Amino acid sequence: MEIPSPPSGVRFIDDYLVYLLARAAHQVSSEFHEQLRRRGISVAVWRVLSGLIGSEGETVTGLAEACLLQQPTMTKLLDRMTRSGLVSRSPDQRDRRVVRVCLTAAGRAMAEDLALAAKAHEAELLARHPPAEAEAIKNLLRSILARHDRPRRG
Amino acid sequence: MEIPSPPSGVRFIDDYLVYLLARAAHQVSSEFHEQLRRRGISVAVWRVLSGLIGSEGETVTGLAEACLLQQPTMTKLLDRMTRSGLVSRSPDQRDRRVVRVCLTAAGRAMAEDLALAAKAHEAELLARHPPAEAEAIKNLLRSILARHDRPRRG
DNA sequence: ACAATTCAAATGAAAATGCACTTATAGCCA
DNA sequence: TGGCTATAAGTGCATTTTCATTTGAATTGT
Repeated sequence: MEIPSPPSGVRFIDDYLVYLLARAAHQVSSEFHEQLRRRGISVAVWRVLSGLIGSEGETVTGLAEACLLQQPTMTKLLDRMTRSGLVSRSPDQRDRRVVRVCLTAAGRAMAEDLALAAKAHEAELLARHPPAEAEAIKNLLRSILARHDRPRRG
Repeated sequence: MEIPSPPSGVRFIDDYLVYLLARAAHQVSSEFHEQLRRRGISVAVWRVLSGLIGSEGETVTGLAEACLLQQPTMTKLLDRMTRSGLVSRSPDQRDRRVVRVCLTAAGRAMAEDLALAAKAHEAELLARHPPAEAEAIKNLLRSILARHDRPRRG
């Protein structure tokens, strides 16, 4: 049976910027996240892997920030990823409070493999837009990020 | 002590559309989510409340989709929100598989109160951009949403 | 009318997350 | 130097989410 939508015109959320952004992010990533799910890799693990590509060693807090997770969540995620051999932790030379997180060889292999798939997916996404718009999208997002980059730990 | 960033130029993630969108969504919503946290309201609860504004009754699956949650997550969230008196469930007249979810009076009061705060926050956000860009943002997001609206349950 | 299929919602056990707090180290400055 | 504050990471428990499955109802095809 057809389930009718409510009679009202526009829902609150359909004209609400924060929601439009969240929805766009969710929708745009859903196809790639589906690929991850098929491979048995969680979004959080993929974010850590991708955040470590090309890095000599990130801090736990820095990774948490980059991956949009809280620090204790990251600590526990890194515990699991260490157990499964994707990353390694080592003490920072200069500051003994700091832990440096790196990809292992296996982690790098997985990260680079997934990054290829991610870039291929991105190309597909952008191909669905007229070239001028595709160009504009990333620039606009970078503008948003720059303008709303709020002071650390508000 | 200053923690130096890695020597490399641009991180993979900083030129990856899906990440830019996720980060923008996260960053833009963080201030409002902070307001929610102060009031002891979770993001998920706010999403359900805002999704029900002006509605005669949404389905559980429809709400889950609108709130970017999975259906079992929504069922349990609605259990809690029902217990705390924010929403009510009632059987659909035409299709007995379907449950219609509505705001209670208390839920509507909270939803409308928060929606005011959300719109005020949105106005602040948009004020940080030049008017032409502010105008462009929502349109671009709607364009993205329209182009990547994928077939239900792929 | 009836089996087979599809669909909506709920359930249960396992895993992940959030929050407040602890521990250890570093920076500051009198 | 000694003590105060700030910062990085880890911990424990309660809460929430996920995944796979179940239940009940509607639709489809014969």
